[in-house]
Amino acid sequence: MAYRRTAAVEQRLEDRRAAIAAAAIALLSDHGYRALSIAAVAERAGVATGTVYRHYTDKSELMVGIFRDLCVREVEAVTAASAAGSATGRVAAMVETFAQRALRNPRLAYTLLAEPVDAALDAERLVLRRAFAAAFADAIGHGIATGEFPDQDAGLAAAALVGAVGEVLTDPLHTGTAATGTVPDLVAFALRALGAPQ
Amino acid sequence: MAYRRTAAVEQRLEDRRAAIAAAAIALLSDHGYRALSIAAVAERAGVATGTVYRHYTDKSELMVGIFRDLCVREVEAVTAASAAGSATGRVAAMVETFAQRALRNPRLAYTLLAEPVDAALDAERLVLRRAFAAAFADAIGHGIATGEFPDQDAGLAAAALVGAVGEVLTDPLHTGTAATGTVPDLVAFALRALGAPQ
DNA sequence: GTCTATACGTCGATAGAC
DNA sequence: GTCTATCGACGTATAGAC
Repeated sequence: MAYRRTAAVEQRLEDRRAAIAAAAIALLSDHGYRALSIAAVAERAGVATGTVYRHYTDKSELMVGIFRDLCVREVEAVTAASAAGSATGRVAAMVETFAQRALRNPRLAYTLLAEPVDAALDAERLVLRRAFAAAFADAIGHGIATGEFPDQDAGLAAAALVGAVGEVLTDPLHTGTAATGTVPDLVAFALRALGAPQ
Repeated sequence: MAYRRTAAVEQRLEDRRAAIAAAAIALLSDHGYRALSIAAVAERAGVATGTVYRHYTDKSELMVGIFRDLCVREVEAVTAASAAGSATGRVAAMVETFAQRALRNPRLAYTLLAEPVDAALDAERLVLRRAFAAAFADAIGHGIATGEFPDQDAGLAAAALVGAVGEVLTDPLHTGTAATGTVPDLVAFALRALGAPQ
């Protein structure tokens, strides 16, 4: 009989992969991308270096894999924040949610958002930004439909907000500390830009 | 007597370097980063491939060198656009200038602005963004001082505008065509965000 | 410009699952 | 018995120090 993986083995494989990803995330959270060596990941995950390559073809794919895993959560959190309420409230909640979650783990967020890594991650970031923009476009379109926001190109405004939020957070995430006014100011900027009533 | 480069030789070297850079820019303008092979650059510049490496240590440095050269011009153009007039007019002129210049050569602008290339270029982009943000912060600070804009964190607003403009242009630059309303809409977004009077 | 240290990715051997 | 995931030392490239 040909070899086939049992459920137990499948589970172990998954666990190992998760352990490797978790180790990598911990390293990124502590010291950013420069700390992400395969040797360090392997040691922290309790496996040999060669094992890492059984789960990820190379370091770049490991980084992209982590990015995808983590960003799915972020998109979900932001989408959840935009579920109900006035359009103004939704957009405010989205910006606030994104910013506060990022600032809670600044080093990791900086690596995901802006740290120079490689072209593969850059490409993935472009995809992520479109996902966030789609979520914003929904909320903005809602606001236009209800007359809360003046008529405008929702797609353009959404992209602009994604860019604005990312760029404003880049520096605070990099240094590790944001001024107390950063998040409310950012929200105010976004709402003014959309023409929301005061 | 030790060897020393004469002025004539020095000039020839500079010319060669300029020719190589020009060839690289032409390739990027035509087909983006994927067309930037050292062999293609050398052929177009009329030099041997080895000669390219006498002026740039590797492809990454060539790309960064081009980026710096071109971006100096862009920062100058945007700064010049902000030289005089009302703060509203200055900011509008800056956004318009940047966007229109980019859209005039979309493929090249996309490569400079957002195309996945490598970490070295990413790092350079971060520097460039700060330069643009500084220019915007000047104009915004001016507007706050004259009472044209409501009181706000000029640095935050400047970063937000840089992010917004870059993100909004990314897609049109990538596809090669912008809707006719893109630039005016972007300007309107920026002025609303700053709280400029209608 | 050289030299050393660091780190990526590979490979043959091994242990264990089927 | 066959096949596979794991190990960990090694070759090689590269980057930073002197």
